[in-house]
Amino acid sequence: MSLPKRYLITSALPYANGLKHVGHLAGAYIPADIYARYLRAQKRDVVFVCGSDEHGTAIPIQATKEGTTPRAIIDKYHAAMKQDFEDLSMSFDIYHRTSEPIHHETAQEFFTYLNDRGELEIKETEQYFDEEANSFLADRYIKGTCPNCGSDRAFGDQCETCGRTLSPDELINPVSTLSGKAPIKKKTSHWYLPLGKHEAFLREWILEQHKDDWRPTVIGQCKSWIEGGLQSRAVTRDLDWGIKVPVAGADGKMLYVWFDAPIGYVSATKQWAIDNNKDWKPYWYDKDTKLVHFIGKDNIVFHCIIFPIMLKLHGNILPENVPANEFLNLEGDKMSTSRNWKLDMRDYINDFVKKENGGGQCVDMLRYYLTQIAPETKDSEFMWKGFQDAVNSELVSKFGNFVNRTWVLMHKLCGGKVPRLHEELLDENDRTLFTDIKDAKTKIENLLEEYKFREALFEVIELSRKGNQYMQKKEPWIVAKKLAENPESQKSIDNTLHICLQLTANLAILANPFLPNTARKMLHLMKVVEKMLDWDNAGKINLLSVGYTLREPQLLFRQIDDEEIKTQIEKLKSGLLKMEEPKKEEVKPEVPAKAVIQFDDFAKIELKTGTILTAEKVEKADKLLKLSVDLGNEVRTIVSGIALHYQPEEIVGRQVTVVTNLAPRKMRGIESNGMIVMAEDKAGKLHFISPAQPIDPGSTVS
RNA sequence: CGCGAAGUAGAGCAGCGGUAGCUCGUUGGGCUCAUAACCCAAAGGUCGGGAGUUCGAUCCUCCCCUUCGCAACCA
Repeated sequence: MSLPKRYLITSALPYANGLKHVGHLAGAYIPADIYARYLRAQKRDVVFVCGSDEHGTAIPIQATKEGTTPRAIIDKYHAAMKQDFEDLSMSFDIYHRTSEPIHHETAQEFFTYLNDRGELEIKETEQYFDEEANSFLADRYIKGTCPNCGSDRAFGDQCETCGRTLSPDELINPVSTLSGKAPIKKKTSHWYLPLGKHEAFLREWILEQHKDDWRPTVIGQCKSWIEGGLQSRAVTRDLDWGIKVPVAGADGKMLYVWFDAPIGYVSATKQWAIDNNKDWKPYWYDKDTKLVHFIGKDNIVFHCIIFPIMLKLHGNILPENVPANEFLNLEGDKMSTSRNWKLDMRDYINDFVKKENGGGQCVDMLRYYLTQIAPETKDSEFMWKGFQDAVNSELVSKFGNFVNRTWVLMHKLCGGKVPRLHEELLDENDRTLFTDIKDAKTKIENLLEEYKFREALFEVIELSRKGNQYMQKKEPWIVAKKLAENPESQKSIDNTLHICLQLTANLAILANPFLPNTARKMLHLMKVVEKMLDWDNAGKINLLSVGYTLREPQLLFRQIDDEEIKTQIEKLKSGLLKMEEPKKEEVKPEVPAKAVIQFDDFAKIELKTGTILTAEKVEKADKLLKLSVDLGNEVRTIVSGIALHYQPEEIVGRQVTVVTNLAPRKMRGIESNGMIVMAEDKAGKLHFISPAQPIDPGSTVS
């Protein structure tokens, strides 16, 4: 197998609308960084690119939310993310951004190239348009009544109440959430990328050529996507934030963000080449380049299907592999920005990294744990206790402790210098360790080439464990006690420590891709230069010269104590609580109040008080409770969607307000005669509207 | 209900047709250079349940149960 001439590594472009959390870090950034560092240590030609993704509708939305401009948003988050990545030792060769002119030009050239060659098709469709806001409406911006269940809170893409997938056309009485007015239909035409034309290519390329070397989850997703039928995909949109469609008369049309974002890898490479006086073209055109995309599982379709089609049409090389990771959960629950259940990179940096002098060891602790639990084959779990255990018992007690005891003994028994190796005295244990070192190198190499970072890191720790075992067998501290009677045994001590020192040098090289700060700290201890970390040096047992004076012992890592873990867990939980409190900025309702009605309209509604007599869960429905309600002169059956908020037994006897003249409606096969009036708080919790004092059932409310 | 994912020792995970494994944790003993490690020993699993295919199933098939996710953001 001949090696590629050069490597191009990409990490998913983070979206510039907020801070990123450790899930992102574990999914797309740390693995890529390990891989890039490993290749660099091998002296391969490698470029590692990333950057902020700064287009798309979510940017203006975030700007509105923060009361500022899109430009301010992307500047703010681009700077923040760039800083966070730096603080966590990500070694991008360039961290670019898609708002740069060079990216706009690159993306437009891409579009023009495809369009000129007839690879895009134009379709005219009718879309909802908000005249007052003067803009076309994305599905999500349209609200209306669901044709399926009758809920008036359905969105243009899906109904929240019954879960059915909708298209905006199906909505009854659609309303724009921008202005609150009814939108009109307006014709618009857009460019589409016909994916279906490339089905044969995809089948051959993914399902045949890569069926064995891509991860099963990646292949699986591609397969279901291909077999589900490849639809044409709109390349452009009616928007005012993005990259202009480079066609005369296409005013107000922008490239769809999914189209321009991956091209960001190309423009980042171009910018890197300019900055470093290199030629970018071979990285994207030469077949001898190995392109690897590191992403999370939500991005598989773009990087395995859509972008490769674009690349192929544009004459570029295709990715060699797309080692997508699954998701990382946090303390038993899915990470979520909106629920504030997450650990932002920034929070870890502030709480751990910045508090330390230099902070390198805390960066490596996080890198260690995230690699050790990387969701390579399925979703995995970030537990603070797990973080503590991993750091304390593996990094500190195995790896750190081995280096430390080596250093302490070397100073005590060998005068702080690298002792001589007496080859004639080498025994079985020594030779086994030499083999172990060489084997570890090979194993780690192979695992890294297969993108199995978790296992590769395990092998590094495993080697330090072997070191501990070796030292235990040789017991130089015991030998030292008998030196007086047997001066010759200094040679045995020398051998042991010499080998332990060489092993430490090897550990530095092997750990370097994973724990770059630790590797450098070890260089400092050994008083050697960066060059020693060249991967070729791994497996060698003559890295440190005899007689060389080494530095005083210094701990590589500190332990994580229980208090820190407790603090973090409490912080996480209190963040969740804070979300449940009402927010000030939400005083202004997102959707304008309903239209003014006359008293007569109100009078049409009959409201009465009622008392809940019985309540039971409706079978096969998560949210529904079947209630019988005493309305004074009658008892009615009412089905109410409150099961997620109240247990049946706790509401029996409650006085509630009931709409009594609502048309009967069947829900899950049970006829509901009326509706319980509920108030919904900011957290989405429903509350009964009850009389302040107990009152006769059936009393009129007005 | 529907769609998707998952259920293997106390925890986190591998394995995936042929005597159940790793890391951490727990218990007892030994050792001491070290932020202690290492060694020895032990406890702990009817591999979610049931049926089927097979000479043989944790692994394949079917049924069931349970858990998680299924507005948006998002690796």
